Amino acid sequence: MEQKLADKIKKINEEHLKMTDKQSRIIEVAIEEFSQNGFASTSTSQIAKKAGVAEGTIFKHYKNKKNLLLSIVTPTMTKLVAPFVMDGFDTVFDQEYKTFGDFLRAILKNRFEFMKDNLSILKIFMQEISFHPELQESYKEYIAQPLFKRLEDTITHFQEKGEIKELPVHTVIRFTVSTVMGLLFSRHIVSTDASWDDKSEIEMTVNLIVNGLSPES
Amino acid sequence: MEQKLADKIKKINEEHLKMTDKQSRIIEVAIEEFSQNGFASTSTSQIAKKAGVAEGTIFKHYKNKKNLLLSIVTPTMTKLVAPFVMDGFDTVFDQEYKTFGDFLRAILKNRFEFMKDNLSILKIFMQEISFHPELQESYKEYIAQPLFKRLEDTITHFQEKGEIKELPVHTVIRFTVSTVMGLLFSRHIVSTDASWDDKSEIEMTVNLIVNGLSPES
Amino acid sequence: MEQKLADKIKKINEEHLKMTDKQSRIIEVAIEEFSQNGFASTSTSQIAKKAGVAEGTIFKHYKNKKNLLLSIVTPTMTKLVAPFVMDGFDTVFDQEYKTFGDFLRAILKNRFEFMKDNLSILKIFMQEISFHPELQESYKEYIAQPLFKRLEDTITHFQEKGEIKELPVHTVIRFTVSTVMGLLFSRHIVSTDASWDDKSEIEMTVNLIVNGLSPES
Amino acid sequence: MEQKLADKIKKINEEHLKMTDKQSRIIEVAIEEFSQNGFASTSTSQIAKKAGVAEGTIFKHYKNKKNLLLSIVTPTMTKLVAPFVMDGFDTVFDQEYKTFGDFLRAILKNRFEFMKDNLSILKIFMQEISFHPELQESYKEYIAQPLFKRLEDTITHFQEKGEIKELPVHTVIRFTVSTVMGLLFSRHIVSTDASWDDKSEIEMTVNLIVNGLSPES
DNA sequence: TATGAATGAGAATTCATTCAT
DNA sequence: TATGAATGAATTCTCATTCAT
Repeated sequence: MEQKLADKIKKINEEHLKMTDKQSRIIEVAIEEFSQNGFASTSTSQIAKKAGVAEGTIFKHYKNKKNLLLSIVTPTMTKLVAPFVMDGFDTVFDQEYKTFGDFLRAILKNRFEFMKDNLSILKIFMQEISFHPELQESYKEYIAQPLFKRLEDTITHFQEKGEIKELPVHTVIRFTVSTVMGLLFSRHIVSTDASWDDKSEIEMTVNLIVNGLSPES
Repeated sequence: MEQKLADKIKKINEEHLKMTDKQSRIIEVAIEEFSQNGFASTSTSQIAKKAGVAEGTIFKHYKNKKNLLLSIVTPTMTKLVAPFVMDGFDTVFDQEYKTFGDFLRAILKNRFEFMKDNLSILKIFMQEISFHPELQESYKEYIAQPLFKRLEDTITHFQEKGEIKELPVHTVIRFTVSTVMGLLFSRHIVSTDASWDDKSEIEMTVNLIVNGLSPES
Repeated sequence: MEQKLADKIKKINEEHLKMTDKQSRIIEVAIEEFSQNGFASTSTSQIAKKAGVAEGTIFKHYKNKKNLLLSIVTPTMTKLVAPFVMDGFDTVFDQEYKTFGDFLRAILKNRFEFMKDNLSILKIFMQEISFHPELQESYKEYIAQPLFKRLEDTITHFQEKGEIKELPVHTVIRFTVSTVMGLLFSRHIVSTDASWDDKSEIEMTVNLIVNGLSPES
Repeated sequence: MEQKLADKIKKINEEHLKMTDKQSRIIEVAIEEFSQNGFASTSTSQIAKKAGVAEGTIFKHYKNKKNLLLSIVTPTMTKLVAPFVMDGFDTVFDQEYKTFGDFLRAILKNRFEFMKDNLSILKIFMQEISFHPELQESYKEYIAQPLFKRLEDTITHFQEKGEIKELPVHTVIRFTVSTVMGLLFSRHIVSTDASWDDKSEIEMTVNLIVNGLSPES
């Protein structure tokens, strides 16, 4: 698994380098339009016009409209979960953490920036996943399963250490993930608000999760 | 506000009664298709065919495709938050609750069924809200604001009683709402799974929230 | 001919009396809309809505949309030329006139008001005549031919008296009719202008025609 | 003004040269159909079929049906009045004329052919002008105003020379224009008639106008 | 690699007309 | 006499995609 993913990411980066000017403008515009109007409501001609290329050019690079969508979404989603899954590539999550809170803090510190930088793509992904079996497939294989596996291991580990209540693992995961997603979501909505402070919001969120899961209650 | 909402709901019900046979078939099919394929990817001819009516009939009743969408989504969303906002109409949330947990339990008992019954419409709403300013407007006015107000009051109340940690109210709300939404969302995905038990999942979720928010930590 | 026309007009008036309230509202609105947007661009539902009747009602009274058009246009056009054609009904143009100028003045005095009162219908007629064979038929039979005949007689008469130049009759008619139509047309366009004076404009126009046709030049 | 118009006409000609084969077929057929059935009663599918192109092709070149109409009508109307307005482009009307009759004769000689060649477009223009504000605008700016200005100057000139009666200028213009339009209109209707003789009809018409306007009466 | 003319299927919407009440 | 729900054909227009240059 890890090797496969490493190859995938290598390929992604290589393809990104090969991109012509026009190609990257297409991608850039497509991200903007898809996230703003939705995939189905964005026309290829709209993209072509805004990107300053001919209609045909899009189809020279991406044989389909759907193919364009996948070319935008899958690389980013793959990169998003890479650190969770890959040994040796990024060692952040490889080490043992003393507490579950430390683990969460490490994840958030590492992935929060990435998610913020790719919010448009994340939005497209969440909007479209339920309509495209191809997305669902790669979601399951490359994101849900590895992530679930990693979290399951960690949670069980801390349950054995007595730091986390003895609830069904999926309940713990659900609680953790939805709280984190809630944080990201809020952050996205109020992003212009100057009063928002990433660090303290992350800290509070981690505490809420850890408290919620702590056995003594 | 309460009177306005009461009128709104009365009108919704009246209009529902006036519906022709064909009209309700249109609505029924539209809900199914919109939630399955998305609004933009569902054609009116598709709806007409499945509902067994002429395409023109749809437009006799709903002057737009968008109008059809709104006619589906807004009434249900209005009904969803009605108990939070209306005094005297439904007294469930009027009374004082001893603990924040009791309050959450009351809400979930009362609204969880409703949400389960209207999951398709809820899905349509969440998919489409970011693309339709009209939806955003009525969401803000009829859902977000009243709900926020109600939660804010309750949370401040329990913070004063020392039952909830002294965090910013919006952080508490975000944590609570996203945890509850996570519950609903999971429930939706694994709905076919026989092992799922609403009652105990609700109970666990309430405990996670209450623990997370409890001051002693 | 005269008897047929008299019967026609009698019938028109009778039918007008039999009209229900709704029916006359339909006619009224149809005239307004047809002249404003054109026949083809006016929908029956538009008329129904503006007239405050059900869509079906229009078709109870006029089996077709085209039938509605004809019901509006033909009676008025028939009435317009009636005085030219009918002996004994309206004697205005029966008498001998001393000069061609007197003849024109008599016509204009008599018919100018009528045309002003029915400008909308006149406009509809002129817009639609080239697209509807039925209109062309009745135009030829009831308007063009009798009018041409009457003018031909009169012009020949005054040519024999030496008052009108010896030009081809159709040239004289064309010149006369187009000048008169030009007057009506201008009057229609500047109708709001306070400076317009029907009497003097008519007088000037008659003089221009008479001068133009006078032999000494 | 003159420069602006010169640019306009240059642009018109350039755009005409750039036209695809299919594009000119579309225009050709559209002219025919619009003038025959009216703009509103001509469907784009009808045009497409007759022109042997796909319906979409029409909309690639003219984004609207109305845009197609304007693309047909405005260039021709602009060309029609060009000689009146442009100094140095066509000097026909630049010189001083000895008599008003000479002036009219020059105009008719020069423009009658053009009008005959573009009768269909002229008809479309006259049919549609009252329904399309865009047409009215460009009519006022590019046709009515310049033409009126030119005629006003000329007429005042000949009034000062004592050749034209002292009537209000607009009355003189109206009389002149409607008589000329009457000529064109008749010519259009009886165009198949072998007995029609352009030269002599024009001569008679000029005389009628000059006589009508001559002061001695 | 890039263009843009051309396509034809299909989208939303309109329309005149019918018919049961 | 009047209604208005219902129709289905037609209308304008859009779209993803192809292909010759």
